[in-house]
Amino acid sequence: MKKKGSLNKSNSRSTLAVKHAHDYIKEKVIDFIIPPGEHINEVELAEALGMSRAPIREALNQLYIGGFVTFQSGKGFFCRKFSAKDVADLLELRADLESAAISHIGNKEARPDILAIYSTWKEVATKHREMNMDELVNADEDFHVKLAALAGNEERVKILRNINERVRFIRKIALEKEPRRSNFIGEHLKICEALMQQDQAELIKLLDYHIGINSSQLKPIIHEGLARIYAEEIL
Amino acid sequence: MKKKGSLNKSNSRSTLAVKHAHDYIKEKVIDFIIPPGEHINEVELAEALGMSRAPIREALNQLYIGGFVTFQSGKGFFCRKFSAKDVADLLELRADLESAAISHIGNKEARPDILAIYSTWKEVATKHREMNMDELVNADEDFHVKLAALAGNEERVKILRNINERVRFIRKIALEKEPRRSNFIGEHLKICEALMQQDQAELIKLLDYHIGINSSQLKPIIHEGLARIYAEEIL
DNA sequence: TTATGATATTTTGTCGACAGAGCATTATAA
DNA sequence: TTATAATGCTCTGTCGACAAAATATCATAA
Repeated sequence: MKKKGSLNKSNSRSTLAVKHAHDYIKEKVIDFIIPPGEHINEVELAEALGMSRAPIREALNQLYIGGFVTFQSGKGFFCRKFSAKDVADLLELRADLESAAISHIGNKEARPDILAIYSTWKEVATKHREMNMDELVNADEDFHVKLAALAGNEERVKILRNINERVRFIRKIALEKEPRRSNFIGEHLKICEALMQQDQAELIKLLDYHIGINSSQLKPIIHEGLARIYAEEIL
Repeated sequence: MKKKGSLNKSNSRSTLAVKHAHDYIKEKVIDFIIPPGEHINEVELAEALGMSRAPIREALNQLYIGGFVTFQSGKGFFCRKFSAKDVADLLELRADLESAAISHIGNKEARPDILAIYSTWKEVATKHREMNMDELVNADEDFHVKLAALAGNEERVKILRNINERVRFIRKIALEKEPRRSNFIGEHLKICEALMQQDQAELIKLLDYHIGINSSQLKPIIHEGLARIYAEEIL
């Protein structure tokens, strides 16, 4: 079925076609609605979004640098795919950046932003039972990003956001498999408390454990994740 | 089987226009041949490179995500510009990532890659007097990237390469101002030695000092750099 | 059958064109 | 004079088109 682009009602010029394409494709890649390694057909996308190939290609070039798609000269763009090591590398990086961030938070006294994080998460703690997995992952990412943002390094936050998007599918699985959801909820609260009490040593300890740098259950989660993505393909 | 061996000059098409434009524009931005904040004229670039605007725009979209140019809807692309804090943030990030890298280098025994870095730098040490500033900065970046690469996390290396490119103009000034060039040359050698001797504590100490996280002379260098870039403009 | 070659189809990479937004300049009014 | 409106020019954002490369399809030979 083909649809004509003439049906664009209330065509909001405020949202550029490139941006729309970017967000649309990124979402498909993040959730692996486009399977890993699969070729991305520009014409197909252009028709689906009711635009020409030009903005599609511009968006794909953005996603290429962002690590969401790969590129082969003459063949075009493909959904990113990764090995267990690739995922582990991204998770390691994320842990390193967050660790660095908390070590760079300066004076922690009387900071409304810390309090805001705390109270937001306390709300999550009370109603996490009514939240679905997507909402939970979203809240979790938000917590960690805001934590890192306390250090005030916007560039680091940007990178962390990018990594979060790229490993989101793994984080979803990690949360699903979390035996007792209240564990990680409580850990976030403890992190906030250590922050407010300015207990740096405790803070580092808590975060290291929470992010699970040396967590032995990380490997099986990654493999579970890859198994799902790649279906019956052998890694 | 191979096809008939015809001298295919068409193979010189191997360098895509997009990639050419990307490298060309990036170079101008890195060296601030395009002044910070200046609007980038697509038609001008297209004519200068003998191509149409399409590949130019694709390249610009890549550079946008890479942090080399900014974008304003309806106005186009502009050379990146930054404040003293922006530079400091990038340098902080770079330091954090390198620190994290060396803490993740596993077994350091009998590693040819470590020896290779050492011997390469020893060569630099002997002939650094005949090297110009660009060569020196290049060698320095190379050293640090290879150091970080020892940890085996390709994604981190990618980010470090990106940051190096973005702060290169500052690093050039830092090197110019280095009172005794042999200082930093010697520090690299010491870092290698600490690596080979597996003296982790010493290694961290050396690197922290070398990268100058808390170096008080960092601030004046940044300001000197920005002053040059922005010429008489006030920051 | 499998391999090879010719042919048809798809898809990329790039081009030139154009409407409209943005910007500069001139003309007009206060 | 200064401020505002009109005018024309520049440049962006997107489109449709096309050649060449890549891929799929089919035919033929071993």
